[in-house]
Amino acid sequence: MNMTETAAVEGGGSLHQRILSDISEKILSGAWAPGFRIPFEHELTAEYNCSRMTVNKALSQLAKAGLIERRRRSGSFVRQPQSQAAVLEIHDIRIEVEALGLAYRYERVARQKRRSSAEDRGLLELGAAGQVLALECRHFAGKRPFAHEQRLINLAAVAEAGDEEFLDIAPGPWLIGRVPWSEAEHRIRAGGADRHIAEALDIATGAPCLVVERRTWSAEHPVTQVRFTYAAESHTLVARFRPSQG
Amino acid sequence: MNMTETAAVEGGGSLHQRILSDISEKILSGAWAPGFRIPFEHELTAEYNCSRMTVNKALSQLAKAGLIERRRRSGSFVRQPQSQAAVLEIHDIRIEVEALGLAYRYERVARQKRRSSAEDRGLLELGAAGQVLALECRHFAGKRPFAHEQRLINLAAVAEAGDEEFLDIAPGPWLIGRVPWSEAEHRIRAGGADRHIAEALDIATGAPCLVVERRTWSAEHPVTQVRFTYAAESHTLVARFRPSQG
DNA sequence: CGTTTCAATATGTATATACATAATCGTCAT
DNA sequence: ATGACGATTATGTATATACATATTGAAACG
Repeated sequence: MNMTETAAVEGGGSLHQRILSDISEKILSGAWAPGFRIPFEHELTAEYNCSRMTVNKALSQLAKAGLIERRRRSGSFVRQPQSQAAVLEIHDIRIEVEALGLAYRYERVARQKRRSSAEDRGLLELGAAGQVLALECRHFAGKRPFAHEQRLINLAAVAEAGDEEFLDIAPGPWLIGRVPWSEAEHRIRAGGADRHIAEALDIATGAPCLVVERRTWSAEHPVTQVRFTYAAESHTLVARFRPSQG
Repeated sequence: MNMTETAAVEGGGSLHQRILSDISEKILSGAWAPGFRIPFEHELTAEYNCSRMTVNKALSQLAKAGLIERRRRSGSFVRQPQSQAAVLEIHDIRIEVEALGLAYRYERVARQKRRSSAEDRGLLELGAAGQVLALECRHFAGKRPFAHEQRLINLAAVAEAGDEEFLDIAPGPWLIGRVPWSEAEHRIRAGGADRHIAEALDIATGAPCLVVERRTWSAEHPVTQVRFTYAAESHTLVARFRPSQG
């Protein structure tokens, strides 16, 4: 029963969590290098003086988190440094603006219900033609334009959107809660503002802007495609990486 | 034993995985709306004709994935649409370039070992003064500059880096595998190329560029800070979101 | 010498059971 | 009414046990 020596940084109370953090600490500190075979379940069982189920729970979680790889009959091994993945939190623009301590205002610039053009279908990755709703909006921080929004909504997936004017509520918040999204894809790039955008955002033509495009699916069906163009050159997205735990 | 009716889309074989995907399907399809109380463990136990441990395993995973919230004595509830989070894969530049089908080349522009300036300490979030290594590099795709790299390495954390010239290997790949990173933070923004960058990337001054800044820690100690400036205006980062499973 | 077969082994999944813990509800006394 | 208190309940964690499955290594065989 040498389980008192390591004492674990912070396990969360339960034994399997302590085992989990003990091991991930060893891996993250480099003490157990990639490729190293970590002790067998029955060895950890002895070391922590607990049942195999408890050890198994910890190791299974480590495997799912990608820190180790488990091989039957061979044991569990520390994985190679995985492809660096980070979690990007994408907040509603209202939240972002209010986090800056500024007043938020929303404005709908244009709205058009139309039969999908070839370009629309390309943007939505839509197979067949059908009705879409095209929206153009502005989001303000204080008195200044903060972001420009161009959006397509697939009315075949969200029929009710066709009856909404979006004068008082932005399409983003409207869609959330109404449509359960099951998948989303974001593309992030830098772009120079074209004349139209520059005018809408009250910035110079060609000024560098962060552009975020998002496509959303619900149960395999395309729901909406949106392009946000942010006015402030200094606007930043933050993505964090922190392995396992959670 | 009414477990044959739903048949689950694709569970992965094991029972607890089937329960997990059955339930997440109900949530993602909207059949069980946010706030809905999903069946108690003992009810699912009866429905799937299995032990509580098996149900518990599925529900615990759903809770950790953030799809449901569990409350003692009250039951388990579908969570409100969570803060939209996406997984951003950040690849090594060599990989990115080669994925474009172009030849990759690396060049070290400058290297300076120095005592950390106040600015260095700010960038690295370093408390005390100490030696740092400042690097400037270029990454090429074919014949054209692809990205510009400005990097600081905290020599207190990675002493060996002080002896490395980084003429043939980029600091990114060098650091990976040598230093176990435990935490990273990325900041992504659009910026106009200043004269120095524009010259290095062979683009116009003021051209919009995607700028990615990364800070890395290992066991609470700052390791490195790096700023990548991408030449191609069309260069995009892709982030995907797909709830639970794994 | 090469191939097949078989036993050993570590993990994967599931069970029945037990007790701990937190939250809620009803009861009872103030 | 209001508050204290204990019973009830669902989840949280852990155990011992069992069998399935994939993989390895060695023995048996042609």
